[in-house]
Amino acid sequence: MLGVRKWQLMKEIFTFFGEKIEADAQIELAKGTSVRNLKRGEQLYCTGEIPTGLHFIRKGLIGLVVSGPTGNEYLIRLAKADQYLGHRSLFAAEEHHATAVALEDTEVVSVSKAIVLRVIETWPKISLLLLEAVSKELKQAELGRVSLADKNVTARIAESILFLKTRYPEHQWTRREIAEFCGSTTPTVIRTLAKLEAEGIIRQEGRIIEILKRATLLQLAENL
Amino acid sequence: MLGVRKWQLMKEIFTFFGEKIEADAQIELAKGTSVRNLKRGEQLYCTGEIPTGLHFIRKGLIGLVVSGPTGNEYLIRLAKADQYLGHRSLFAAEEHHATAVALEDTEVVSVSKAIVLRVIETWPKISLLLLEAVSKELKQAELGRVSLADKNVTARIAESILFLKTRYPEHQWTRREIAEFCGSTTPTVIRTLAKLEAEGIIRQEGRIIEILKRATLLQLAENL
DNA sequence: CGGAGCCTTGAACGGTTTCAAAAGTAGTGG
DNA sequence: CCACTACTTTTGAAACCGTTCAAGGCTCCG
Repeated sequence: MLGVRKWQLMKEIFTFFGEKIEADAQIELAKGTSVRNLKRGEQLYCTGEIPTGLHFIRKGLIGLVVSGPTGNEYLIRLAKADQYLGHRSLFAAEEHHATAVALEDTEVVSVSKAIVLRVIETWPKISLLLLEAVSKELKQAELGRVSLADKNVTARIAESILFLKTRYPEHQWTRREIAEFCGSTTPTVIRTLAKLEAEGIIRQEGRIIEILKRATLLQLAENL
Repeated sequence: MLGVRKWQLMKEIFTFFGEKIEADAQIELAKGTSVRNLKRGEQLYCTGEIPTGLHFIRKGLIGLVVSGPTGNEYLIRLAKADQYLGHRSLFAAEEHHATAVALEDTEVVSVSKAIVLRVIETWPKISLLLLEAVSKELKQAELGRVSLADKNVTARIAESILFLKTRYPEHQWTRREIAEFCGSTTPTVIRTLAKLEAEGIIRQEGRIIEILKRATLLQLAENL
């Protein structure tokens, strides 16, 4: 349902841009918008930078990465095609608290802050949709914290592969990415996946992970 | 700075209510608002309930509690006087994902959803302030997750008592509350506090905790 | 074909939790 | 005002889960 609303938001904003672009006649893109192509590993923005606007993902997948004091890195949020990024820092009027890295080759449309604000002024209802989106992200983050504190690694990894493969099925999730997503380490993820495979819950074919018993995995994820 | 903005928001909303109440003449409170007094331990709302509106804290302290699958409880967010609660679920149009418990005797003004929406309609700018507030809460939750994953207990406890005693200095924080806030256990918090006291960084007088070397504590919190 | 990045495995270590039991503290009602 | 009850604090010892470090093999891509 979040997806539907976001789609509406996207549509409205891009309708607006469509009008703007037509008015500007020959200009390829409206002033204040730009398109970037990122290869896997390239970053869209960096921790500490001041947000310049909003970023819409057209194609691909971007992860928000934070590196903790010990140097370990953590995937705290994801954005795929038709989702946006950079809104938190923009609306909080703060520096970016994470680095946005492309997990696949990705195409991004960036919209300047000025235009975003103008769009919101034109359709005030949009801010309620944004509020809804951020509120849902807040829930996910807060419950994620509880998972991290209360569940053992197996449960967290089960939870993670269910979430990641359901919500971002096209992406080839690496063990490292799974580890960074669930707050663990690569060796532990590998061992756990091996255990799950031995129990017939998943199947591994090289880097590919296939879920065989979704229900059992879900139970593992919810329980201890 | 969040505080200032929130204050503005509160002021605007209550100004609105003030007008409303006067118009209603003899009615003690406008339709759709109510006042409740909660004793320590009483709950304002419960996980799974459908949000009825927004709650403003007039006096006291409320904690959002989630209990994980193992039965342990976690303090995921706090709201003191002049702050509000219930906004996340309200704007996400979801059930409450946590239970709101009074940590002290607390006085709460609750405003119905209908009135909140009318207020926002009247002053669309308010939704930008709300967006800012939720965005900052999102940052806190996401970075909190990284802390939990990357820092050892000592660092997290140092971080917690700095945060809690700075932001909510009037409250008598129990070891249990500190444990639930930083994702640890009561015995561990006690041992860690004892260690910090032995190192002369804090002083304990019964249940009272006094920070002696703020800088050292900060260093402990930031480092490993 | 070469190199970077990812996967895999082993063994050892260490930090936290867990459980339990006792002492302290606060708040309640007779 | 005291006694009772419930909650919080405190401490010990044992167990365990997951990390860490290191080294070798694999895979994909240029």
